[in-house]
Amino acid sequence: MPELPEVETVMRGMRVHLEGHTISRASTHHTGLRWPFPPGLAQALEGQRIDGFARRGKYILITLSGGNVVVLHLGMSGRVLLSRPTQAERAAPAALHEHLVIETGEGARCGLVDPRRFGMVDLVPVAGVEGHRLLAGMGPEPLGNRFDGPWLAAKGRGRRTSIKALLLDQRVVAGLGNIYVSEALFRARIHPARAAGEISGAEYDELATQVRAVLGEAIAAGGSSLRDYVQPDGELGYFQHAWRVYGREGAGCPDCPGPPACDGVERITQSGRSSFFCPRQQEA
DNA sequence: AACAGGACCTGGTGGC
DNA sequence: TGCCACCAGGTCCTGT
Repeated sequence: MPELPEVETVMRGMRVHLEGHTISRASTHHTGLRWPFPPGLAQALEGQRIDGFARRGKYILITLSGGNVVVLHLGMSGRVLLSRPTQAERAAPAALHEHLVIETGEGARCGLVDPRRFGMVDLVPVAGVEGHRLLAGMGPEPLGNRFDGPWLAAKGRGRRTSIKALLLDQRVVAGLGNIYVSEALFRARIHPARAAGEISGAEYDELATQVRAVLGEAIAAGGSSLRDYVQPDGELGYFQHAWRVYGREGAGCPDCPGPPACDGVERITQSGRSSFFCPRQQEA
């Protein structure tokens, strides 16, 4: 599911719903996700006040009063369900694939649903978060000051890998995934299969601009809903309606006049993953 | 070192 | 209707 805009939307929803609350009950309903849950996770959460929320790339960071931070990744299929259950609802069992549930003394409930279990949950001391093995090598935030065309150009210099693969590399820039890479490359008019080392400085400048633009628009729209992704409050994100190429193989390119000048959006597979592009706007 | 591919999981969809 | 192959928002790890 979730790339940066969806993770940001989920994190904001959790903040509104849970910030300042104290966890009264926590339970796990599986041994773990991608990796086993930290030993004693539920007990470690109980009694903690939830002091703050942040996002780093596709990770959600939840600061607890006792000095620990919950590190949460939603993988491919992770969802967060937020509610204020009645007494009767509290007695209900966890939903299918709801692997972690917390309740607060203030009456809120938060369930982590992840059918495919590609996500992860860790609990680390706040001092160790930056050095966390999964976070330490992560590149700059695409909406932050450290990310720009020259940064991308430096990362792409001499590389023969595709620009698509470069943008998916979380060490280069944090938070992009398969959808927004296709969208950003379309907007910047760069073919996804071009070698990263062959992209010009001007093109990298435009690419960085378009990465920021598409992510900003998607966050404003509450992310993209597809399959079962919804915002934590149950609302649908609606950026999927703004996709110009992703998932639109065979459809008309939004910036082309149509046949015979352009046959529309094409799909190719790059290292096992689909890329969508317009062959007329994005030359190989 | 850089790169491609497999691996980890479940569920939905479309074809036969 | 049933079965099966294929596809899916991620990313770590291994082998070349």
